[in-house]
Amino acid sequence: MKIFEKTGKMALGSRLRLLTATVTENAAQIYELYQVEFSPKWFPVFFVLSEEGEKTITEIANEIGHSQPSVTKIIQEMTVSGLVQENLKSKDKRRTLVGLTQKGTVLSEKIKVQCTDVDAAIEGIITEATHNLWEAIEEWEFLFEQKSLFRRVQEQKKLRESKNVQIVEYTPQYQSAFKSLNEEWISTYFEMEEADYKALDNPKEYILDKGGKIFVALYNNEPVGVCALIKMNDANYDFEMAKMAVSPNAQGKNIGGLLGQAVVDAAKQLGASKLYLESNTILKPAINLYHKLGFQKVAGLATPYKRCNIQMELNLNNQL
Amino acid sequence: MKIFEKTGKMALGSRLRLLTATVTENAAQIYELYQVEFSPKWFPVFFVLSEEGEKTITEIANEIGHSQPSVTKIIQEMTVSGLVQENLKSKDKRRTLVGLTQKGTVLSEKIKVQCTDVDAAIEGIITEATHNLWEAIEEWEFLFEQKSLFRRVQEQKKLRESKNVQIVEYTPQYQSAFKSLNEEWISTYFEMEEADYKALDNPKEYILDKGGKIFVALYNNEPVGVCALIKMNDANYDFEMAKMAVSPNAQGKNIGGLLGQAVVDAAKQLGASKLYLESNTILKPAINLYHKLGFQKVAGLATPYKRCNIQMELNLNNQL
DNA sequence: ATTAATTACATAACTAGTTATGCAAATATA
DNA sequence: TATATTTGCATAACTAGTTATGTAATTAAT
Repeated sequence: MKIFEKTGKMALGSRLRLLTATVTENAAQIYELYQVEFSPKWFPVFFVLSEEGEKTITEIANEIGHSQPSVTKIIQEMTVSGLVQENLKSKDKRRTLVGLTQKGTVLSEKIKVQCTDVDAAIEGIITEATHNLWEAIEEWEFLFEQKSLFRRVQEQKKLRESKNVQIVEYTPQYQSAFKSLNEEWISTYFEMEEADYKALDNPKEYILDKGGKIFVALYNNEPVGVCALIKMNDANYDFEMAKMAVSPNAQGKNIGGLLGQAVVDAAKQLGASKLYLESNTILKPAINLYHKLGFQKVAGLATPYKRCNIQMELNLNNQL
Repeated sequence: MKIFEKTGKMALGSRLRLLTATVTENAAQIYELYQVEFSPKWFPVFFVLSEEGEKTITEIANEIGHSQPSVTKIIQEMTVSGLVQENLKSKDKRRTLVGLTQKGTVLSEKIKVQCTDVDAAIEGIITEATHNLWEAIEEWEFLFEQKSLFRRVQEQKKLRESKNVQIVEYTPQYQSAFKSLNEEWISTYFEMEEADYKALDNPKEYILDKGGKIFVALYNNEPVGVCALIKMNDANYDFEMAKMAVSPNAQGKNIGGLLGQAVVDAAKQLGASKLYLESNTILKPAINLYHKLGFQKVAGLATPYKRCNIQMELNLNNQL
């Protein structure tokens, strides 16, 4: 199919489907060639029964990776053609043990011969070809199991989108965004407190003039995230990371990560040796992000915020 | 799937189907991720229209390798969601030119972005993997086109079965087989002649005693084919290859080829330099076989057989 | 100029799977 | 011990394709 050269990998599914169709079509012809009255779709079920004897329907389904109703149907068809039979000797009356009949056992010998021919034919193709489809399928099955195609694409999306995100320093034009982005999440999960209003209404006075910094994340030049580095009056900590907020519309672009990194970098540049932050454990993605940045849990510091139930610190000297 | 290690290549179709299912499932999730109201199965059709503008349904079907009714259905669905529209400006009123709507064109831009992410994700897998599934599919598509899986298996079957065939020299126990096998095909296509009865009823007198040979092909120790090497009284030819017959039940096992080769080998061993044969052009497989053995058409020799309309010779000196 | 064959599409019926759901049997829980 | 939950299977309804077939429009043949 010439078209797949143009579509790119997006059409992997379609391409696989077409290949599957030709293989299945050929399989049907092959059974005919051996004068075996056998539907190709029976093969996995038949194989399991001939190799491992009696099994229940659910066991077979799990083993061959089909759904249970699919196996039920196949067993019904095979029963009609006299290849399998139900063996009701199980104590558990829900389960139906099925096994090959005499006729089925005889057929399995015939099919074994057919298998060797098919194997030889495909081995021939493998020798002829530079790429081993069989091995490739096995490997890709494994890779998809480890990390699904969906997650891989999701990561690519994040990566690409994070490249469109710009982190800039605060200027007064972002004052309303700084407040509204924070107000949004705070009032969703908790309620605005005195200390919030102080900082959000007067960022210059309460943050910048005291030697702190504020970073703004721009996506398509719109402010979609903010985060502040606030000077502390504490013997242990130089700065606090606070007021991080990312618009729900812009989630999944690693904006929090970029903002956090910007704050940490700024703290280092200002010569800080320890960073501090306060949060709440119900904000799992945030806690997760702080961990990624290297923050570790600490306890027992005084805080003006009701919503704070976890405190964390980042030792910048360790990090180099 | 562990089972595929046991089934061998016979389950290639099943295995492909499972992989296709997981990829398609992931594809559906990916469209959701990009908040695109789009069914994965639309992709090939949509792609063709966005790349190449207006097309008829049949054109699209051919290009993407689907059946025409499949494309009809997809176009109907896409029309409902407002992505494509029929453009009735064609003179030929049977044809329906379809093209993207404004909405479709806008969407195609979104999907292009998605394509780059999917491409990047799959390129990532390709780098990670030792076997390149994408290339493997392309290569196997090509190899199957050149020679179908069915034909490859058929050849393997022939090869295996020809190993079960034994070529032995004639002994009197095979006299009835020698006659009946020949009588079968001669009376099917022509009618038995005087010369036939002479040779078939008295093989010892008319063939063996004059310095000729007869070979019998045994399949599971049953005689299923015969062929004779008959001494000639001719200045040009030492021997004639004649009375080749293979049972219809044993066709497709290359028995004719093995018998022919045995006769040629025997002729060489007897010091013959030229072999002769007579046949009829309606027996195409036979003529084909003679060609494979190296026989070439000659003309103008006298023959006692009515059914002879082609004569061939094999120069054994040329052959080494 | 008719008639026959072909083409383009739609529709119906089938295939090989899937999910959703119902029911009886078995197991766990109060 | 009675009740709730889980399990194993069957059945129904759906999905994404297929082949077979019908109909109108066009083209080819007589």
